[in-house]
Amino acid sequence: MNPASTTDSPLSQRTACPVTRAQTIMAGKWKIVLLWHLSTGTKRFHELEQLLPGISKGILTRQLRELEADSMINRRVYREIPPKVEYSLTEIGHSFLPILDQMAAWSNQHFPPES
Amino acid sequence: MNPASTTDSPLSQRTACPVTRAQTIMAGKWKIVLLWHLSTGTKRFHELEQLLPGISKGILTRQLRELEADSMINRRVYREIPPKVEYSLTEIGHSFLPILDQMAAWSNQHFPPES
DNA sequence: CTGTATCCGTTGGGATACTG
DNA sequence: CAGTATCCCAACGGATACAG
Repeated sequence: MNPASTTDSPLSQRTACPVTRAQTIMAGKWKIVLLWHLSTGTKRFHELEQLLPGISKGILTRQLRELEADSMINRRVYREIPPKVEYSLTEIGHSFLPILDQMAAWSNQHFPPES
Repeated sequence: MNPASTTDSPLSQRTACPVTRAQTIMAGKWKIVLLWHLSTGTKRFHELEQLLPGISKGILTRQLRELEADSMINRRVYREIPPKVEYSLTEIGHSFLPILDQMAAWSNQHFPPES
């Protein structure tokens, strides 16, 4: 319905600050855990839905679309009946995983789970 | 005015996921840039206010209080007239800076500022 | 100088019904 | 199966007036 922008790319949210650009990409309630699950391989829509208990279809779709717009994941559509859609990490998505690892290490060091 | 919780610590937002714990701490429109400015040394309230053009006092106060509750910054109050308050990074806050560096490097590599 | 109190508009997640 | 469309609500940032 948008006149000249069918794909609102969050990449347009580029700020001057590179850290903020990265933070914006992973902002969103389910994005980090989505990247985490996709790091182990390609997943279908309903697989992700089951891996994220409590998420609604609409939200899952939005988060996936935003990650796709940010070049973090691939969305491959098989035009079959019934439909089949597979999601996987892009190369950029994979390159982001070390950051998640470092964040996890930092959290566990300074804010241990079971203090 | 709160019955039993004058300090709402975002640390209570500890989720099972360590990455999400870290992400929650830096979530907030001005927190990253606040940490960045404090990385160069102690700053007073009005200094930070000037370094962050467009922020309102209320928001600046909230973001600083949340970072303090997350043990990322220290708040030192000098009981003088006029008042003087200094903010500085804690050790935990300092230990977070390498993550910001890695995020900046990743952003600049994959989403360069002037493509 | 360093806040607090209040209100307001926007954004984002959630729930549900419906569709190709 | 994999969405879309719609409405709702809570959380957050922002602006302003006031206070210690």
